Amino acid sequence: MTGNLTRAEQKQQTRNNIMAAALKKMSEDKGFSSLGLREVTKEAGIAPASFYRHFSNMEELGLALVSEAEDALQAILLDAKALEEKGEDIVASSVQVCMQHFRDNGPLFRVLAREATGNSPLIRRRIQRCLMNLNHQLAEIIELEMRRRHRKITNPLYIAEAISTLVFNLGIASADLPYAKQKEAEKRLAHHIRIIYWGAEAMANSQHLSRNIMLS
Amino acid sequence: MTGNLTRAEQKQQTRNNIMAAALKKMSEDKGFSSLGLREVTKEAGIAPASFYRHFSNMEELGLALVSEAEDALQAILLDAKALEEKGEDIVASSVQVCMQHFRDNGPLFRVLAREATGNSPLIRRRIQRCLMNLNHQLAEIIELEMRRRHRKITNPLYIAEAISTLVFNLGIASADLPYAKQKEAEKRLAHHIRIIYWGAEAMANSQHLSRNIMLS
DNA sequence: TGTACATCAGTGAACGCGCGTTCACTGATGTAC
DNA sequence: TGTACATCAGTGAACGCGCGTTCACTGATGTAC
Repeated sequence: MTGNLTRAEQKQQTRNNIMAAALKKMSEDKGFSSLGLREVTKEAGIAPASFYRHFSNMEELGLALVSEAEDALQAILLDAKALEEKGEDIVASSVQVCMQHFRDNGPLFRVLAREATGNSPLIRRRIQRCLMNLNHQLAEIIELEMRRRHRKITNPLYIAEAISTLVFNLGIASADLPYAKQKEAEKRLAHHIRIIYWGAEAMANSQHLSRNIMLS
Repeated sequence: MTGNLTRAEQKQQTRNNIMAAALKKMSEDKGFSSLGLREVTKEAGIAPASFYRHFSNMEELGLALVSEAEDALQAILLDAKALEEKGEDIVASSVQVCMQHFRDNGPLFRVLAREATGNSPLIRRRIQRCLMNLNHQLAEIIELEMRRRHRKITNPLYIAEAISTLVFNLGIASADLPYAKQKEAEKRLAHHIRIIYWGAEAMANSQHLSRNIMLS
């Protein structure tokens, strides 16, 4: 072994370099599908042929990037859950935390957003599954929160879908805008979410009401 | 001139063929950025060199496609406006009309959705501008509708943004799913929109209320 | 109407280029004894 | 610890291929008289 790293560790590092290089290139000239193998290996500082020691083709690299993005999404959800347990204006702080994650992992989330409608069916399906899974987790959090506050809302999964779609699309789109625009987008997002909560509650109450009328 | 067409008309037809070929290819293997000039001309049944009689490069073709998609979006808005004037469960029928348009022009709208986060900054900005413009128009429709029903809502532009983001992303994503899934997506979309309306109204009333309390 | 000329959409061959992939190799790292 | 051998991440040269673009051309369409 070397003074510092075992062979396995060195290999892992090169793999990380490749993924980082892909993300960097994508931040520059946008779009995984128009990213070349030679382009990535050049950025990573290795020979084109070396790529095959880590991935058998570009699509596999894409899947690895999506996988990393999934972990980052889970991290956001954990942060949001922690906030939920602490109480205290959950909407505004959740949006803030979320945008912070988008900023920190800008390139990664942009991959996710772009490839959700991208070239590879394999990658597309993987992302869709991941987002659906996220919706279910979010729905659970929302339901718990509502119970804690003794409030009723309609179908939490629908609410989760609406919220995550808005946060995901508007949030990521604004993640590379200047700071002032980002703050403005944060404000709009929080507003959207509040409206959805209000609406879900109002609708639940009205259903409750009309059911009572029908029963009486 | 020929028996049928003038030279200008023939040229226009070839141009249409090129655009149709690009759309067809994109429906097959997805993604404008990974679409080649030779691929398009082959599909259109012309020589590669002929492409340059119509567009100076692929990006210009992309802009032409976006332009066509913008017209299609305007057509949706006109239909929705007509519904608004007729009254009668506007949400469900608007969503239905919208999904019908998405289905009819599937490939076109997929270009719009994909290139909104795509490779060419020129195309991206063009789409963003178009969607923002659409939001303003939608906000105006919403405001008129609310006045007509003597209801108050908060910032109509925010409402429009939330609605159009949801319809655009969820709608287009489901446009190439099997029929049953599409109908299910329609139902969910209508639900989302109704919740947003309820929420916007509830919030407006609460603001009105708290303002009154403050004044008294 | 007929003739001579202009226009220009579409062509086919050729170009240089960078792509993804293969292969036999090198040499540091790791292992067995 | 030292020696002989195995592993395998990374290399550099070569390959065939399809790309975008250029160019001089063709011949039907359009125009002037």
